[in-house]
Amino acid sequence: MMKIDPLKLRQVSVFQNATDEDLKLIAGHGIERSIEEGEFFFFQGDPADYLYVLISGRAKLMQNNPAGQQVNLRTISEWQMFGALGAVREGASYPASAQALENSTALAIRSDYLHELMQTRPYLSFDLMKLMTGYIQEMQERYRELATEKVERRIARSLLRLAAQMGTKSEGGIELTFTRQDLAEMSGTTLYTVSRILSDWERQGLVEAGRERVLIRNPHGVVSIAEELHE
Amino acid sequence: MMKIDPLKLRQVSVFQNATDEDLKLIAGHGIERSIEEGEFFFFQGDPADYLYVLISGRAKLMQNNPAGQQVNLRTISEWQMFGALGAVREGASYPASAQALENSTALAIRSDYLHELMQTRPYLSFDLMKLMTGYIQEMQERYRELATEKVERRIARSLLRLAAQMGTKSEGGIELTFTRQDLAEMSGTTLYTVSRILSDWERQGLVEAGRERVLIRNPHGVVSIAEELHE
DNA sequence: CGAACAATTGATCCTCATCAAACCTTGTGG
DNA sequence: CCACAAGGTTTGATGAGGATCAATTGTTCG
Repeated sequence: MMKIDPLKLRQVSVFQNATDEDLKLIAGHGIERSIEEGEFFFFQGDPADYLYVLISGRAKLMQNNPAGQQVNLRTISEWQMFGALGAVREGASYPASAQALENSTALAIRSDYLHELMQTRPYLSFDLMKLMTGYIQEMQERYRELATEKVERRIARSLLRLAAQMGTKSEGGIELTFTRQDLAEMSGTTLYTVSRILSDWERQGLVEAGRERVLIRNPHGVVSIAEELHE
Repeated sequence: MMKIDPLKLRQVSVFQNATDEDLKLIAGHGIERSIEEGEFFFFQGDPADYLYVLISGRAKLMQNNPAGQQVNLRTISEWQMFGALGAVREGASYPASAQALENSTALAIRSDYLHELMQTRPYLSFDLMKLMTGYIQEMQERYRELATEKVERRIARSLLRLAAQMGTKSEGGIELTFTRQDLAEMSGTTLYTVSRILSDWERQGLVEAGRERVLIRNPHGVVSIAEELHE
């Protein structure tokens, strides 16, 4: 196990204002955990004793209902923090599960340790709060979308959110990697509907679809589906 | 305009750990705003210069999409804080609108003033964070519900949430006050569907419905609709 | 009493979920 | 290197769950 460079933690939005010493402290107290594709960092309902910073790989946060159906809350890419709720509410349990989408490594930090740090470092609470307000806003928006918009538009939005978060620009467009099922869980629909709509878009030349892969050929066109009042 | 008793602010969850002096400071810097039923404290998109504490009345936080359809994010009752986002992100605008459901009074506090207070009073950031994690969890749950559960169950949940938040116990059950439209916006459906389902429940003796009013006769029965795997 | 607003109920339609079957792609092991 | 297995994807057929529209019936209040 190779220790990560503490200063790299500055890329984590919550740590952007931390001193070098703090970063070293945090890195020093962290434990690296590597897991394979498909495995879980934690499950919904587990006691939230650790929070994580993804160092390499990709993961998703998801929630499932009693019947087992699931929804994707967000996708986690490198240097993003997840599972931070425990640092604020002691004794809480994770409200969602975190599953690796590829072989991944994360730095696990004890929730109570960060909790303790926050007592004397106001900037930490503050930056964590900024992150949280962002999540609240995003969830509120997605909630509204789900309640009021039709599927096609929701899929377009999910696609754009993904593109902004983890798309890689190649010639020809923006490249994304995920299954129809993933996209369905992000948009609150089924993989069948996603497949049909992507096929549609492909016929219109908006995207190019493949196995676990979508190339957005015409981002502007997708945006217009996502935003337009559209008749 | 009568000034409120500063010590009453202790009922606000974010202020629960504040000193008496702090409460006086906060109350002293606040402005009381009274508005009538149907009016707005603020609109989605306005600059978030103030945060509010509802002193009397009832209000709702709602968001609307470009086409004008709206969803209810939450209902606000006395001594709850709302519009607090601006204290964290400077220059932000409200992501939702706040409308009074009855004639209401709120204490308006400048966002940057609370922002300043938080710099030197860690407990404030901390308690605000607790509030936020609560919202995040609630929104995540509601999002999942909307994505995976059927209408009837969602309506049952909304009803129970309302009951917990603002129901008044009377003999015969729990009394609630709102329109079908309100409940529809809370559950992500239409007033027609809410009406039909309430009628159903009334036939089964679960509730008693009236104009802008529902009496939950058999809370347990409603819970079983909300929770049960139900065939 | 009448106007305004809330609620009910029926009829109809449309969007999507669901089910089923076949197809494609990728990786594995003989 | 081919064959096969496993998992992802596509597409069609069908149907259910609600949205929408329209008309009527309460209810409240000035």
